[in-house]
Amino acid sequence: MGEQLSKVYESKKIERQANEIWSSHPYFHAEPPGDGKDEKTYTIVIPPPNVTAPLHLGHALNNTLQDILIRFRRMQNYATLWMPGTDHAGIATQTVVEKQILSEEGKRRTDFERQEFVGRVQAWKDEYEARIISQLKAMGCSCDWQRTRFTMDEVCAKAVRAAFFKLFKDGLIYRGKRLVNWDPATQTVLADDEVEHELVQGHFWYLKYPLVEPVDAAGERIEYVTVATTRPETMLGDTAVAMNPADKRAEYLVGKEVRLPIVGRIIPIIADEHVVLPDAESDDEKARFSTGFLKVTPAHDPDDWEIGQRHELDIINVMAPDGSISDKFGWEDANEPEAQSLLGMDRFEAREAIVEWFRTENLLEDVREYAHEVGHSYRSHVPIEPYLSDQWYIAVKKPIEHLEEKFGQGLIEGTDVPVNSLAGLALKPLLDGRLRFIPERYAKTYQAWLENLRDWPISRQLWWGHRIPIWSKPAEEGQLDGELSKLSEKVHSVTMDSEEGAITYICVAPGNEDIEKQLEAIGWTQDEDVLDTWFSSALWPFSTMGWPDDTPELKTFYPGDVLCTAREIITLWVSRMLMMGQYCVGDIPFSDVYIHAMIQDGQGRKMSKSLGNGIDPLVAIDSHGADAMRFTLASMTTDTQDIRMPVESMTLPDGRRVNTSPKFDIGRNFCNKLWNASRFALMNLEGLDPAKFDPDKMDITDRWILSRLAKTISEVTESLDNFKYSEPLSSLYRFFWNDFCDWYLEWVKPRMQDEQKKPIAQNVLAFVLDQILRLLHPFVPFITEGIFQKLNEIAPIRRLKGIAESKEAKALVIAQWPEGLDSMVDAEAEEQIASVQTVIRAIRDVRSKYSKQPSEKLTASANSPQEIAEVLNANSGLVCQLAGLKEFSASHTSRKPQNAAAMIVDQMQIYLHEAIDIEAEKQRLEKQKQQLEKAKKAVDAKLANENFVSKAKPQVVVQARDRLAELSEQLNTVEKHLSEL
RNA sequence: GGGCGAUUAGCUCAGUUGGCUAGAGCGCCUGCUUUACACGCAGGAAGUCACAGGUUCAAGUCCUGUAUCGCCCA
Repeated sequence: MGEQLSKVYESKKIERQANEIWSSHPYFHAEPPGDGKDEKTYTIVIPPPNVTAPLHLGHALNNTLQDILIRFRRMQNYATLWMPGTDHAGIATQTVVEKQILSEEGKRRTDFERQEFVGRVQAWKDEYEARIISQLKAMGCSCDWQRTRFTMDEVCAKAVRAAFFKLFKDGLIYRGKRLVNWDPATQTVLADDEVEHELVQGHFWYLKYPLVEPVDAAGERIEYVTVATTRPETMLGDTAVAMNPADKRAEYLVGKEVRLPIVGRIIPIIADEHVVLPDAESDDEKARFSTGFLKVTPAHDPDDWEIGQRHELDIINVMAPDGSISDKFGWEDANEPEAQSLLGMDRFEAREAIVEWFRTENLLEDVREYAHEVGHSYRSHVPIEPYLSDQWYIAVKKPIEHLEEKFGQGLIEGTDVPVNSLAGLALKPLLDGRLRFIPERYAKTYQAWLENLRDWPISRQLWWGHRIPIWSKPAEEGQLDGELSKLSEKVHSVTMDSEEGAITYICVAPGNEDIEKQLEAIGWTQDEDVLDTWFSSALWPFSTMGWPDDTPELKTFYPGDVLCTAREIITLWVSRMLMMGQYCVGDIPFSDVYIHAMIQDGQGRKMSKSLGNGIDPLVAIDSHGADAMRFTLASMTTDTQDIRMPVESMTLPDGRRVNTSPKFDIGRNFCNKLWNASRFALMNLEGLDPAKFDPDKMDITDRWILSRLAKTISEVTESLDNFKYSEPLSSLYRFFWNDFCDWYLEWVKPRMQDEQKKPIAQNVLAFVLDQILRLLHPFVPFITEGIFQKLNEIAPIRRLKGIAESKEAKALVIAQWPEGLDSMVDAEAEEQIASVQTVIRAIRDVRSKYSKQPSEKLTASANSPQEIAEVLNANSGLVCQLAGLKEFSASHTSRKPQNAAAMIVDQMQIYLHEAIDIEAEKQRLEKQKQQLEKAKKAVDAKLANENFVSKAKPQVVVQARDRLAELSEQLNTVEKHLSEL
C-alpha cells in the first residue's frame, strides 16, 4: 500500500518527479518500424526557435499547443514524432553578438578574422541552444530529444548544400543586379518580408529644377519645374524628370531638359503614366501633394527603377553601402564643389545639407508635413535604403521542366504562376484542398503572397550562416579543365555577364571537399556571402530527417501532419517550406497549418524588451508552475488573433522582482483543486477490490457521473481533433469541477462509510479519476503524471467489470486515450439528477436568503408532477445530504404548510418548513412575479403574431406554447402564495 | 492604398447551421474553520451584445454602412 499524496500541492516537486520518469524511459522517442509494417504516424516539426535569445511567452504558447497535440496523439497510439531543434537566425544572432562584443570589448566585427568571429557566435549559440532546450523541457515539451537538430549542424548543412546544388543545376538560382532592401546599419540585403513598415512624420520638400532653356507657353514663361520628394538626398542620382502624358503641360515640356541643381547634370523630361497628376481636392493623398513632376532616381527607388527600365535611363548610385554619399559606387560626375562637399556625409546629414542648399539658392519652393510609411530593418530598425546591388536570387515563377510530369504545366488559373514553378508548387496544394489553414482565414494571406511573389533574394552579407557554395572566376580564365568538367554529378557551372565582364560560377555538390580544395588551389574563390536563414528553415521538415539520403525516418515520418506557428511566419517560412518540400522531396511537408494568436499585454501592446512588459516562461513556472502556465495559455487559445495577458510585477520567494500574470492563477487554482480532489479520492481508495464491483449495484450518482464522463470524453476528443484548445478545457473544467467535485465527491462521502456501498463507489471513483487524469494529461502533464503514479500504487486496477476497463500503463504519458464509453451515456440518470440538483439549489438559495445556519437541519417538501415526485422521493437522501435537511418528501398533492417558504422552479413548488419571514417572502415572491409577468408578456406577444405561428418551425412554436403554459402556471402559483401571506 | 480581424458583465473571454430566458473565469456583495481543497464551499448582484440602417415570424448570430482599436501586405 503506497503513501498518500502530500497535503500540499508543490508544482516544483511534481515537475521534477515527472521529468525523472519521462527522461529515464524512451517515451518521447519515435523509432521507424524496422520491419516495414505500416504504423499510423503523427509528426510535428518544431518551429525552431532562434538561438538569439531565450524563449518568451509566445514560444511557451506555441510549444504548449504542439505538446498538447503530440501527447494526445501519442496516447491514441500513433507513432508520434515531435522533432525539436533551433535555428541559427543569421542576421539576428550576428547582430546581438556584434552588439555584445561592442559594448563589452569595444570591438567591431571587422576587428576579427571571419573564423574567429564565427567562433564567438558559435559560443553564443551553444549557450542559448542549451537554455532553450532546458526551457522547453521545463514546460513539459515531449520532444524526441535525441533527434535534436540545429539548422547549421552537419545533417542540416548537407541538406542545404544538396538543395542549393539541385536548384542551381535546374537554373533556378541566378545572380542579378537589382534594387534591394538594403540595411545600411548591418550592411546586408533584406527580403521584402524582413522589412517592417512604420508610420513616420516626415516632409515633402518641393525642389525647383531649372530648365536648360526656358519655355514660353500659354503666354507664360516657364523657367523651372518643381518636383516633390520625401528623400531630397537622392536627387544627386536623378537621371530624369517624369510627367504624366495626360498632363496639359506635357505637350510643351516633354523632351525638354533640366539642369540638375548641385550636380549640374543635364537630364531629360520624359512622359510616364506612373506619374500622379496633381489634384488639390483629391481623396488620394499622393495627388494632393503632387506637382505633376516626378524626379526619377533609378538607383534609389523601386518605382523609379521601373521607369528607368522603361525609358532606358542612366542608373547612378550615389551612396556607399553604409548609406553615406559617395562617388565611389557608380557616381562619376560629382565634379561641382557643391557636390564634392556632400561626399562622405551620412544620408540624413546630406538630406539637411541639400535642403539647406536649395533654401539658400531660392530653389526650395515649399515644405509640407507628410506622414508616410517607411520601411525599416526588422533587425537594426534603421530606415531601409533601396540599393543597387548584386545578389543571388531564386526564380520562384520559372517553370521547372522536369517537374511537368509530376505536377503538370501551364499557369494556375487566374494567376501568372506556373503550376510547376516553386510558387506554383506551394500554391496548388492549397487550391486543391490538400493544404489547410486553421483558422481558415489565413489561407488568404498565403494565397495572396504566393500569387504576387517576386524572386527571392537569398544571399546575405553576413558571416554567420551557410556560406554560399559557389566558386567563381572571370570567364576567360575560368574554363574548367578536362578532369573537372567530367564531374557533372558533383559540379555544375554557369557563365554570366556582369559589368566586370563574363564570370563563370561553379556550384559544388555536398561532400566534395576535395574538389573545393582543388578549385581554390587553381584560383577559384568562394562567394563571401551566406544564405538567407529562411533557406535552411525551408528545408527543416526533411533536412532534420536526413534528406537528401533516403532514410527510414524520411520514409516513415514525412510528410508530417501539422505545423503550428504564428501568423507573421506564414509568408516568411510556411510558403517556403511548401516550395522546398514539394521541390526536394516531392510532397507537401504537412497538411494542416495551425496559426495561433499573438500574446499581448493587458493594454493590447506587443510584449517587448523595450517596453519591459514581457513575461519569461521560466518565471511563470516559478510563480505558478508549468502546468498552471500551460493550462492558462491553452484555455485562452480560441480562434482570435490576439491574446491579452495582463502583466503584473511580483516578488518571488527568492526575492526576485519579476513580471508574471494574474491570469496564471486560473491554471494554478485548477491544479490545486485537481490535487486535492485526487488526494481525497486516493484516501478513499485504500483496499479497492475490482472483483467486488457489480454494475447492477451502482447507484444513480454512479450512472450519472459515468454518463457525464462519456460525454466529456467525446467532446474533448472531437475538440482536439479540430485544433480547439479552450473548448476541451472548458468541457473538462465543467466536468471535473462542477460535476465531479461539487456533486459526485460530496455524494460519495457517506457511501464510503457504508461497507455495503463502499466497494461499488470505490471502483467507480477510481475509474473516473483515472479517466480524468488521462483526459487532462495533454494540457497539464506534470501533475496528472504525478497523481497517476500514486493511483497506480494505491489502486492498480481500474475496471468496471462488464462495463469498462481502463488499460493499465506504467506511465500516464503512454497510457491509452479514453474512448468507447458511449454506452455509458444515460439520459435518464442525467435528467433525474438535474431535478435533484434543482431542488437542492432552490433550498440552498432560500436558506441563504433567510440566513439559516448551515448546521440547522430543516424539513422540506415539494409539489410536482407525480413522475418527478417519484424521482425526488427515490433520491431524498441525496437531497437531504446537500440541502441540509432532516426530512424531505414530494408528491403531486402536497400543499404548502403554514409558515413555510415557497419556491417555484420549473414544474416544482418547493416548501421549506418553518422558515417563513413574511416580509422577505413577500419581497421575493413579488420580484419573481414581476419577472414572470415580463417573460410571459414576451411569449404572449410572440404567439399573438400570426406570422410567427405560421412561419416558424413547428417545434419552435410548440416550445413557445409549452413555455407560455409553464409561465402561466408559475404565475398563478406565485400569486396564490402571495395572497395567502 | 489593399486585405484580415476585434468591439458581448468592472476585467479577460465563450457563444457552432439565426430560435437566447445571452454564459464562464476573475473581480464585487452575503454567509461559511461543512476533517480533499480559503489557490476553498454555498448563495447573490451585474449586460441597450460598439453605433446606424436592412433582411427575417425571429438577429449577439446574416447583409450594408459608420466609428474606434489591432495586425498583415504594398
